[in-house]
Amino acid sequence: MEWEKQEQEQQQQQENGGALYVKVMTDEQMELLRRQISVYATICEQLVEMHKAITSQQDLTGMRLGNIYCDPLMSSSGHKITARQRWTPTPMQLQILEHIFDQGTGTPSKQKIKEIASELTQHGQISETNVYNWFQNRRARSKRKQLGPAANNAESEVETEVESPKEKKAKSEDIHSHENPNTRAEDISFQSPEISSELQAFN
Amino acid sequence: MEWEKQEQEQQQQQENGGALYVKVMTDEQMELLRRQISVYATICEQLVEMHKAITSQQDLTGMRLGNIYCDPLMSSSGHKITARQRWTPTPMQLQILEHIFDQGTGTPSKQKIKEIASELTQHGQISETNVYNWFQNRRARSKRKQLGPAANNAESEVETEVESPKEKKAKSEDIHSHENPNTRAEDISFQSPEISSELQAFN
DNA sequence: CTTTTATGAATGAAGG
DNA sequence: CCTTCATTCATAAAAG
Repeated sequence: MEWEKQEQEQQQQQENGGALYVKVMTDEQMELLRRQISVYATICEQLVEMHKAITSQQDLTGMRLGNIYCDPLMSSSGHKITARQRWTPTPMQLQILEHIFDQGTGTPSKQKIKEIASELTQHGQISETNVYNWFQNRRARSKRKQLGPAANNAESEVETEVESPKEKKAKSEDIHSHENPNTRAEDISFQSPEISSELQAFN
Repeated sequence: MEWEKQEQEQQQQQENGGALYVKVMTDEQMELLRRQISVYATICEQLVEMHKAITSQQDLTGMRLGNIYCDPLMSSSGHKITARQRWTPTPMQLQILEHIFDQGTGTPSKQKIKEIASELTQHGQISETNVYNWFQNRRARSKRKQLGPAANNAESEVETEVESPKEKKAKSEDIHSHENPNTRAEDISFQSPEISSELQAFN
């Protein structure tokens, strides 16, 4: 993750009564974000430690810790059992898929799919077809994205140029031109192999 | 965890008018960030669940671990840090689009789109994708509108989504779904005081 | 300001 | 593989 590699792609949007609709972060927001993530990281680490501590004191034989769906609340009214008819990858599955996709192995062979699918089952409901479709779509879309990056929106209404210091974002109209053709998003992954492996162990 | 340690030295020097010290992120980076956070949330969730599972089988000897629970609000993707941008057609554009749509030419072919887009550019910011999406949505919705009023009863449990927005549910053995209660908060913070307090105990 | 609605965009799945 | 459709998500705009 290198924020330093800025892309001046952002179009400057006007401020709307105080709400800024750009991907511009102030130091404060940045700090907040960093702290938030830091909190997550800390929690994860501590939970892992905790887990270690606990398991080292007892024997886990027989314990079955499968996928637990965390949806504590929100299930108040019983009715409306509208089951979803469409698969939605869990963040975990997404990450793994994304990772595999980035391996450049552009050929999701039949056999490979089977493997991937079975592995992902540990992180939630999934079928081979889902995996297959995912790769198909993923490729098709990443491809189209390259060809038709296009200048996206920014719509103006009757706006009274509210001057805000943040409003000055330079829209370098120069030669920076297009986006890096191959912005192969570096996959997101745990920076801590420890946690990563811990999680594996759980499942 | 390395990521969050990242120094924020990348102060963005803005050329226009004055130097602005903000962080600018591309959509790509933004999305990455969201996913990263989402992954953390998932990990926390699972770890917490694990902890529950473990402690429920043993008597909390020594370790005093209360019932930590993961706030569902944190468990989904799409954490909003900065609003996402969105194109909004100008009245003029809308009128033209609407007109074209009415021509009955329900086929907004690739080439056609290009033409339309370039023409509409004269009336405001717009991209081919915008045009494409507009037609897609327009058709889909005009279609749904017809079927909506007609089929009024029986088991078509579809469109009655007037229930509490947070109310969602999925059958246990069904497709795993990930709901996403909307968080209006601009800052992401741990919504569960329980976790933070628990963490205190560890330190 | 908060809630609701309308609609632009994202994406899983189906067809060719 | 590519295109198209259906459904869902998120947010700008509108309503309260």
